[in-house]
Amino acid sequence: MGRMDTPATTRPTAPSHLTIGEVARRARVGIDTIRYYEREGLLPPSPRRASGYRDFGGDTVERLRFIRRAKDLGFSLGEIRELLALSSDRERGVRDVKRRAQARLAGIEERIRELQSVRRGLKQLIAACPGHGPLEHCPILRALGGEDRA
Amino acid sequence: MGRMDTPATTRPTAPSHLTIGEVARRARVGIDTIRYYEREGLLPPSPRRASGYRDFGGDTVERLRFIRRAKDLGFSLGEIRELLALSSDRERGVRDVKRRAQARLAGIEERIRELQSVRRGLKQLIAACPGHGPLEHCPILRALGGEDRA
DNA sequence: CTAACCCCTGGACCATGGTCCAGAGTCAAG
DNA sequence: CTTGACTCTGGACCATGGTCCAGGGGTTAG
Repeated sequence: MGRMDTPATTRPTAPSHLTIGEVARRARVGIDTIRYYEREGLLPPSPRRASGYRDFGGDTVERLRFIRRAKDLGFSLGEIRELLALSSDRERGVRDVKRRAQARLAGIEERIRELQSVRRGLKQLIAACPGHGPLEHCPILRALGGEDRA
Repeated sequence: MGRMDTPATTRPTAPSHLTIGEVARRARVGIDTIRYYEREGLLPPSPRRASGYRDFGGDTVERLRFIRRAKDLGFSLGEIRELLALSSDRERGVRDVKRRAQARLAGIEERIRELQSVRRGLKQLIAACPGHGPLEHCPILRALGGEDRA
């Protein structure tokens, strides 16, 4: 049965009875990864068929895609779990969800600032490096090897 | 994050017989980390005293600082091992070091762009979220794929 | 009914980058 | 000489993010 590809043009229409393998193909992750995410609390424990097989709904595919995208962007699974937790926190409500999203935003902005600082430093070093000549004159090596000046 | 500037003027004289503990304190890394780096080939096997104690020269301290700073710039230990090899390669050293620094810079800039994209999306969601009312109307939750069926 | 799949669990294993520990030897001060 | 701080080794352990395997059972087409 060569259903390797989801049509992609048509609406996924979330069929509500998928096996773990079908979910894995649709979300483009490994089967073991799905079970791992379940263990780690990134996916809720799925309902089971009489056989013990996991019985997923199409929303799981969405959730896995979200996880994959977030992971590609450098979020840790812990961070992703937190992002996902925003969507199941009926107790504390929208207000808390918004507050936590803002906290996450602040974290992202902090990380951006750090990386920008690194980028500035690296850019300067590269600009100052002639790309040839004696090692002693390479500003990159000198910066890395220099004394601490805290 | 490490400083980028090079003093280059002072060479506060590396004492040439340091124990691993003295090196660790000077380089601000753990003793175990030094032994780990030696095992991993980031430090050459140190000479030993008659007792078996490692006997470091002050250059090791500089090398460790180099490693720490490169790590701060996002180089992996594997990449750092290569950088260290280049830094003692008179033929290709400077040119390759510059190239690798440029590659690292490109990686950092890529990550910055990704995070900025995330930030934009998250900002929009936060702006659109009223901060109260039913969860179903929260744009943040809707964007994340919403419901949890447990 | 029998293949050929699929799925289940628990646990081992991988890389990365360390950190810690036990048991034994070394070194310097008092 | 004793004490306490230091060092040695090999190996266990940690977190992260999976991946694979054995030994079972489920399911489906021919």
